[in-house]
Amino acid sequence: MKINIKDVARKAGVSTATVSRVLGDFPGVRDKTRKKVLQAVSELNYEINAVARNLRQKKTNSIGIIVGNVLSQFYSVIAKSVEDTNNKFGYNTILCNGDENPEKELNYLKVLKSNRVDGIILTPTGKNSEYVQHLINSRTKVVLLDRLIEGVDCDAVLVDNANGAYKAVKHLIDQGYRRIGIVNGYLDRTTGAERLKGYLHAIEEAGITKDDSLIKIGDFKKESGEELTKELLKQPNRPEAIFTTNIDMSMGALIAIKEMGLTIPDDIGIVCFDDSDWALILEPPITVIRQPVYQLGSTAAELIIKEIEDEEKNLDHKPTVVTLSTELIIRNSTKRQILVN
Amino acid sequence: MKINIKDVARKAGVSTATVSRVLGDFPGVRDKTRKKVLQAVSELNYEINAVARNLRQKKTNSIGIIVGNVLSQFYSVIAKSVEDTNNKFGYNTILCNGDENPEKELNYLKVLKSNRVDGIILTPTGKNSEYVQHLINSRTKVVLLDRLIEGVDCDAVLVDNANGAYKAVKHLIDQGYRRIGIVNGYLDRTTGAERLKGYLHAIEEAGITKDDSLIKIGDFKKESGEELTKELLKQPNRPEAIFTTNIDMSMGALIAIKEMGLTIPDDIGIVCFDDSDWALILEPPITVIRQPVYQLGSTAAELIIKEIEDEEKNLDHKPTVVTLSTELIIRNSTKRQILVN
DNA sequence: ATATAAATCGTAAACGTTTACAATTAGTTA
DNA sequence: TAACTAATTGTAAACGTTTACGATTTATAT
Repeated sequence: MKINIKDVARKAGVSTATVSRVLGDFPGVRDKTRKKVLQAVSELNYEINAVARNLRQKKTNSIGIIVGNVLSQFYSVIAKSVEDTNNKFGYNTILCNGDENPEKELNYLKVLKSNRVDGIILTPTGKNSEYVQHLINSRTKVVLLDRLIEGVDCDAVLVDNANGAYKAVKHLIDQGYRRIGIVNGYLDRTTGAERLKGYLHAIEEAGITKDDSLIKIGDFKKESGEELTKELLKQPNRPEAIFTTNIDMSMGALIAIKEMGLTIPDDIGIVCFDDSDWALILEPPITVIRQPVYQLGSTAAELIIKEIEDEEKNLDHKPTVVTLSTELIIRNSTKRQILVN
Repeated sequence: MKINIKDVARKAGVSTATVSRVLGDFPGVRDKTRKKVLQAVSELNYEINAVARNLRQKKTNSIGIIVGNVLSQFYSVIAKSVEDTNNKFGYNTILCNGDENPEKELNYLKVLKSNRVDGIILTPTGKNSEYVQHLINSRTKVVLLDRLIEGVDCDAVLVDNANGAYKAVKHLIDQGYRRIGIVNGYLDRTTGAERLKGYLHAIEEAGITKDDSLIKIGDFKKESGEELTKELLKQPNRPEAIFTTNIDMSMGALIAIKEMGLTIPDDIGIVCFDDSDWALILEPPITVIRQPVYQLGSTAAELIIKEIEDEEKNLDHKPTVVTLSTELIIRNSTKRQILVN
């Protein structure tokens, strides 16, 4: 029924080895025989079985990526850029949705390992450090994306989170806002921790005393952004401005502000981590810290492909950490009309 | 170096067949030996090689999905729901970004086939009907998502595009708008064609004469939405309202409207195909046709898994087409203040 | 034409599982 | 205990490639 390399070999009057050589573009086969083989391939409509090839070659030409939440715009850009880059270098992409859930993440790590992907790009929850270490020990290529894992030494692509957050909050302060709230995500992700650090740095530097009631910690998702913003804004001495630390929480915050009937930037100023199209068409447009999201993904992909190909060439590869910088984009959501002295 | 089933068998003092039986949860192995095997597995940190298993079993437990544009919110929800559903039934997901590009699509179809995925979910460009037919003939399971391919008879999950578009435009007419523009995507995708059909149906029914200068055709992407909307709104006798036919073009249109300094809904009414979070927080909020996007993906995944498992049970499967319905959600972007008589 | 080197090709083992079938062991009955 | 059945286990082939190695053919030099 299904035709394989033997059928092709028979039809072309050569051995399977020769067919394989033609298919794999190996040298050392005469032009005439190459033509015969290709002829047979096309006549039989032969399509190579990549599974068998993968088994024999101990290489799958595919790269797995586990993202935090595929619904988030941030991660869909990541997915796109990783996929673009992999594609460019001839690798397939297996996308997994870790859902910010350590168990799902662990499961996917095992599945990817079992499927012998050539490398794994991971935005870690941080809870599976043992297994990630095990992966690295067993020579699976790993690149961490967006976050680090404590105690695990491997390639990573990050963003200067602390500095980005600092710039955001500093900007608010420069605009005259004093009581500034933060709507943040998990502190056990380095992103959450670093962004909080940047926030604290900025307010301390300005001589503003830290107020714990202005610091809200959620899970980086929209619903939690909405809820925490409401908590923040319903308290008696509510903040004059807020800093939201990722795109999904930002959306939640904006929903909350709208529902409560507050106006930006006079009732409440806002600056968001992550830029987006809608930040631009809102009235007023939203001031943001823009991350180089696409570049984050493409760099991760390039890094892992480098790791893979270094290994093939028996070069040794020392873990490199790339940190990309962020950009403050000032729009009107932080442009207070009535300045406080 | 790398341990395999033989190592486990040796350690446990049984044959590889027995180990395989334990790993695959097959019946007919005594509890005592099962324990011995599991013990060896855990002591050796053995992880099965799925590639070898896939080769032998002629089954990969993975499903490929090729989407039109992974950057679009629409497709990222699709990706999420397909992945959720596959996961629930024990299948892996291989996500490919066809990019609305027939060549990339064809390439991915071949890669997926070569990798012997158990099934393929495809949002087709429509240009590769021959190869899709070839896939079906060679017993690859295929489910079309969002769009059909002419002349190809297979499972599909769709939305009532014509009716949705009709409802959108009818609503505009009911609100008193008469000159209504449409910013549409490819007409050779059934989505584009059907949405145009719904538009035409509504205006004809209302006795409005069709005006070709109000009908703009692009590529379903943001940039083209922006450009076409500008064309539409810059012409002398510009439309009073527009209907944009997918989420990305809608975003483009809103950018254009904002840039031109027009106000919604008085200068220009707008209704968009696809709902989103930002449609709700804009001022005014945007009237939309909501598609059951998550359900679209999950239904497709269920369908393909059914196909796969029907085949395993030697049941024969006749192609089914599921059509889901849309919902008109009225907000203020179509609420004209000054009614026309 | 012969000897030698280089290019091309074929044979068969290997990749790590699963599974048909045979062999063994355990359990049951007379 | 013997004979038979059922349950459990083992042996070896198979899945479809690639690749080390050896065999053959071709090209080159003498």
